[in-house]
Amino acid sequence: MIAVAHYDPEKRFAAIVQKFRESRHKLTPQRLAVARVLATSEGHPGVDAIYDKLQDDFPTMSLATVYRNVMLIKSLGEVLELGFPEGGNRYDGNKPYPHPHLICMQCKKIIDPELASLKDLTREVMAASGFKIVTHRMDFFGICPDCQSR
Amino acid sequence: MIAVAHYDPEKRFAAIVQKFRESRHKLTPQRLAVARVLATSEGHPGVDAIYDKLQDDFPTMSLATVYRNVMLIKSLGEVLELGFPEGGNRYDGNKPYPHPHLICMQCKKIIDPELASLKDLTREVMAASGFKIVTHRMDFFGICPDCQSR
DNA sequence: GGCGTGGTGCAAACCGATCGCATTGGCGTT
DNA sequence: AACGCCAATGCGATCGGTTTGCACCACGCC
Repeated sequence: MIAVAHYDPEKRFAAIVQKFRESRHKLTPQRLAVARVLATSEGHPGVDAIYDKLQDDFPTMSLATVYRNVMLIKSLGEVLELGFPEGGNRYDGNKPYPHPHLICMQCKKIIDPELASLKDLTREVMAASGFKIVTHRMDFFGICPDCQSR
Repeated sequence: MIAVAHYDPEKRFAAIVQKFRESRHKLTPQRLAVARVLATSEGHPGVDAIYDKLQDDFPTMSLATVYRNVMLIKSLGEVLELGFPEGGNRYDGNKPYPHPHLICMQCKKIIDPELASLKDLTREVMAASGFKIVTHRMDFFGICPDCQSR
C-alpha cells in the first residue's frame, strides 16, 4: 500500500474550530462533532457516513444538519469536496487542498496516492493555455487489491 | 491557444453508426442527429446543448430522447462523459477516451489541452498501489483568457 | 408492402439535496 | 448567574435534473 501523508487530526480539528470562531459561528455540539469527523476524514466520508458515525452520540441529529455543517466547513476552506455526478459526494478535511485520489470502483474506498507533484502539470497548462488555473481534480478509477482478490 | 488534436467528425460519425448496426439498434433520424452532434462535440456539449442544437431540425423531439441516445452511445463506448456533481454533464464523442480537460469556471467552456502523456502517472499509480487502473479523470479549473479580459 | 419490435414523445415519478419554519440553545450582555 | 437575541437545529415539504411508464409510431427484416 502507498504511504499516505496526513495531518494530526487534533490540529486539523483545532484549525476548523478556529475558523468557526473567526467567522462568528456558534460552536454547537453537532457542529463540533461533524468537524471532528472531518478532521480525520478516515476513508473520505460522505454525508451519509458522517451521519451514521454520529448516530450513537446524536441519535436525533438531522441529515440536514450534517449537510449544512459540511457546507459551512467547505465555505471556510477547511474541507476538500470530492463531487461525483452520481451523488454521494465525499469529503477530505484532513488535507483540504487539491490532491490526486485513487478510487475503487467496487467498494468505493478512496485513498491518497503519493505522486510526483502536479505543480509542473499545472504550470504547463497555465503557460500553454493562458488560463489562470484556480484548482484541479485528478482521480484514478480502478479495482483495489482487496476487491481484486475477492 | 493550445493546439487541439481531434478526429474527422465524419469518421467519428461513421464509427458510431457502425456501433449502432453491430448492436442491432435502429437508425432513427433523431438517433443519427444526436450521433452527428457528438461526432464533432464542438465545445463538449451537454444534453441541453444537443437538444437546443437540434430544435431547428427536430422541433418535436423530446429531451428524453436525447438522454436515451446519449446514454446509448455512451454504453457503446463512443462518447466520453464528463460528469459534474452540480449536474449538466458534458460529452465528448470526438475523442471518446480519457484525457485532461481545461474548464473555464466562468463561461463553462471546456477545451482539451495538449499535455505530456498521463501514461507515466497511471503506471506509477498502478505500481505503487496495486490497483488495477481502469480509467481516470483530470480537470483543471480556471478562468480563460477571454473571461480574464472581460 | 406488411408485420413485429424497438424508438419516440409526453407526462408522471424519482430521489438526493436543499429549504422553510417553529423550536431550541449558544453565548454576549447585564 | 440569569436574560434575551438570533443563529442553529430537526422536521417535513420542496425542488429540479434525470429517468421511467405507457401508448403510439416507424425502422427494417421478410
